[in-house]
Amino acid sequence: MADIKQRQQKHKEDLKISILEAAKKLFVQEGYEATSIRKIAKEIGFSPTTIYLYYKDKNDIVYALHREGFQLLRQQFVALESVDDPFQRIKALGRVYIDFAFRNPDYYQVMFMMKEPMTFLDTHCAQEQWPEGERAFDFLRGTVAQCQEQGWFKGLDGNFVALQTWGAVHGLVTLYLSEHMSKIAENLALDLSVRELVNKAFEVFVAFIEQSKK
Amino acid sequence: MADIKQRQQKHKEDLKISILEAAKKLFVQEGYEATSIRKIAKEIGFSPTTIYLYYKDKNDIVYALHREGFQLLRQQFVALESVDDPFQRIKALGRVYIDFAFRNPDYYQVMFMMKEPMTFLDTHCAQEQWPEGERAFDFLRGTVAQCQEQGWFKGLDGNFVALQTWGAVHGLVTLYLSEHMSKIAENLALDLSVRELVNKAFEVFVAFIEQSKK
DNA sequence: TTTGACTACTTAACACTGTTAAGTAGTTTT
DNA sequence: AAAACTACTTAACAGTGTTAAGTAGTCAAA
Repeated sequence: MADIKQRQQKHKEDLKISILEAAKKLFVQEGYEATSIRKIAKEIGFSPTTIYLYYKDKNDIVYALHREGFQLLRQQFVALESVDDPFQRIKALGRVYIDFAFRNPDYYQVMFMMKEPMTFLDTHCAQEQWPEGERAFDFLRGTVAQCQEQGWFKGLDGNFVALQTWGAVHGLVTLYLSEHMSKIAENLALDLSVRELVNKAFEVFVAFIEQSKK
Repeated sequence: MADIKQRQQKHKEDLKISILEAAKKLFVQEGYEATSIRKIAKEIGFSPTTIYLYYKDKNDIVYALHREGFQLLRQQFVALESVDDPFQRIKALGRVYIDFAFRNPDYYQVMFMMKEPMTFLDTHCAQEQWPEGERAFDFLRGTVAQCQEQGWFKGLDGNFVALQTWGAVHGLVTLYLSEHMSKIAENLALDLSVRELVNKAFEVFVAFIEQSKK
């Protein structure tokens, strides 16, 4: 009796997951704009309205993908925990972050470029939190703090160093994702790919922070 | 004869302008997502299809607003030409840029966060150019070059310094506009407004570049 | 065993969206 | 007067997110 109910519960969970997987597939294949509730429904062989039995609305699905993206990003970050030198780690963190954005542009869009998942958080989740983002940002903040213990970022507030660091890589990445970087690439006429352009700009940032010890 | 034709031409131009003004109004009042062709048409008292006699499609209108935004930004920039010291100018440039984004979030979105006007440029304009953006970027590049003549940014490629500088402010601004900054503000619990947060982070960037002379 | 409730899902519809094809007055040219 | 052109409209297509109402099938109590 309880078994059957549990199995049903499991089936229900299964469908919730397969909705998300269909959404993810369409999302990565055809981008966010082209992914509609009706297409997701067709993908899993159910009617569009069934989606609403498992997710409150489209933003709910987007937020679920947002969380999945952060799980993926965190997987990239764990490898960095083995980097002992915090200054090496902060540089690697930037490289990994940029790499993540280039490899997963769709996830990046949902995670860092869309308002919707953030406002969904505001209206439907308790006490106005953003656990995924805070965790990632705390990792950056912690690394900055460790750098400061070793004499880097002298005379600067670690919180704002972290914020500026995030902003620096985020800025480069979003300029690329919004197609602005390619136009600048043409203008510069340096015969470099956009990826190389981002790398070079990031190297400038690294050069900046490397001077913060002396 | 030619007069009448000219007047008609003028009326036609007038309507094209008033379409854009209606679009701008709705856009600033209710945001990009909420601005539809039908609403623009209602605003000017014409049928929706009339819009298509003056603009190719919605992206055409968005690109027109994109250009208007750059005109507005350039107006902010001209005041900076009186700043003689290039290093003071580059710092002021950052402040003005951030200020522009906070005062005109909707224009900023069209100018720097949307793919559509860029791809419109690609498909409908000749020789893949982006005159507005290039002009603004060249102003930044020129200022960086002048800084280098005075010994700043030693050992760095001016093109990538400019790109990194742009990325740094753009990153902070977009984190704010996508509602991510406010979540971080809560996390930091510093009792600062998002605007102050962005300023503090920008000050860190300024501190970084100030060390590039020695 | 039959009734009633509950579950999981669907159909139909609402109010939108961008966009196009076809049609219609009114003016101008031939 | 007839043909052509201009400026605009109506109607429609194909799509969007979302909701209200309805329908089979399963289960529990009468």
